Amino acid sequence: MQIYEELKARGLIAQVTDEEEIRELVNNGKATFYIGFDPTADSLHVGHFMALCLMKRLQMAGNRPIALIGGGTGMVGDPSGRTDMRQMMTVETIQHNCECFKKQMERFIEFGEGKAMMLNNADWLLKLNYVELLREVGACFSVNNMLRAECYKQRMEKGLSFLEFNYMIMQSYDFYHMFQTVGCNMQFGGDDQWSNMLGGTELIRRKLGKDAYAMTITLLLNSEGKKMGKTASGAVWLDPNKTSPFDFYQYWRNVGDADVLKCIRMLTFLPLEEVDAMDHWEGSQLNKAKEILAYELTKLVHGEAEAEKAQEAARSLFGGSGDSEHMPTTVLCDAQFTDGKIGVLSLMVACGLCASNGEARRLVQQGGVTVGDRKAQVSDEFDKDDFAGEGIVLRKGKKVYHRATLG
RNA sequence: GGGGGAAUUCCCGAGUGGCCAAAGGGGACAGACUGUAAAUCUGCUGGCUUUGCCUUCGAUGGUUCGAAUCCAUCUUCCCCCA
Repeated sequence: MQIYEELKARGLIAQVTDEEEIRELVNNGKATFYIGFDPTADSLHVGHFMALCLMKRLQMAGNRPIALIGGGTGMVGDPSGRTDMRQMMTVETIQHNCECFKKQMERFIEFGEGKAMMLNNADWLLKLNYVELLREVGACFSVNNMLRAECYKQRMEKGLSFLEFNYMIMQSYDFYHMFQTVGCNMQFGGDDQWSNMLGGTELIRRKLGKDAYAMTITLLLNSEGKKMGKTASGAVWLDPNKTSPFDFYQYWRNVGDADVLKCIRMLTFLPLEEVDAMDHWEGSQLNKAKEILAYELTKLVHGEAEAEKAQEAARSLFGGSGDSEHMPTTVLCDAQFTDGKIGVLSLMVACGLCASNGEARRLVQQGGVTVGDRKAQVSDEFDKDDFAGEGIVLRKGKKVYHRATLG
């Protein structure tokens, strides 16, 4: 099976400008393609991960990837699909985020001579002169068309600033620029980028009379139509300091039944035959599939050793044996004790399991806290001696385990 | 540039002088049921030393015994006209 067919079979392809041409280029390793990453945070997340995987797949098929870091576009902020304006980032933050992105990407993609390229659009966008730019490309954009673009729809109701409105032009300019300087003939991106990407191909056609292509990746949505890779507290990050390998593993271990196979197909590198074999699994058998998904992804992102550790920790925790080895741990200090004792409520707060005493109290009253192997009472107190050795194992709800020891 | 309107807790949104830590919904969290899933039902959702006290209704001042609510100024946003 050739690469284009594989991508299609995995459900990764959402929209393409010209299927025949793209298939031809990609299958024969003739594409030089780019994917842009705006430095909106100091770590990549799952959405970026999909893009990086796509890059890797295409690279393995002989194509040449360009990872474009949006040091310039990040100064503007993409309004696509957003209900309100992004907070403007300082130049320093952007710089810092770019550095972080760079480091993380290097773990997935091989850069260097004859391999993948990494560029930063700050290198050309920041130098642009306003009037010159307007005269160079401004005439090629129809405001009427831009306003009709799907990605601005929500903003037409709530307001769209001129700053953001220019984002499409910046992104189009990137493609136009790299088409000329490094022979980039194709752009990939999330499906929400479609209008921005078309802006680029259109610009190239108008200015240079040449064809360039664009293809979007299906957004990873769960069965409820929400973007995956998000939790209540934010995105699922690739940086182990922001989302621990264990939490990362758990996120995938807990996806809904309806979404497991789709995720395996789209996100892992498991051979399609193997995935197809799982297709008819149902009921609790899907638990096995979830474990595979979680393991494979953790391995890709954090390495095999971490994946093993996370899986082991999860199995022993949920298997009931209560192995405390891999649990997140808080080391308490003397100051946290009063007269050599500490109450459960304070303990919960000290471990970061609750934001306040009140929250802890509520949780305990509702029977949501287990200490060791018994339900906690509000009045429970612990002596320093209780923390000797392995420490005390706290459980919040069914899934959150934490160990407290003495420093 | 002119005119009109809006800002409430994590989000949406009620509240138009005291009965307001503030309805309702969503989300989150917890309990029951389960398969570490989904659905469902229940509880819960500012803080504290919890029959009480403190902080919060865009910001700062003011009126009042008392302000989310009235007044002034400011900030941000939306709509209409140009």
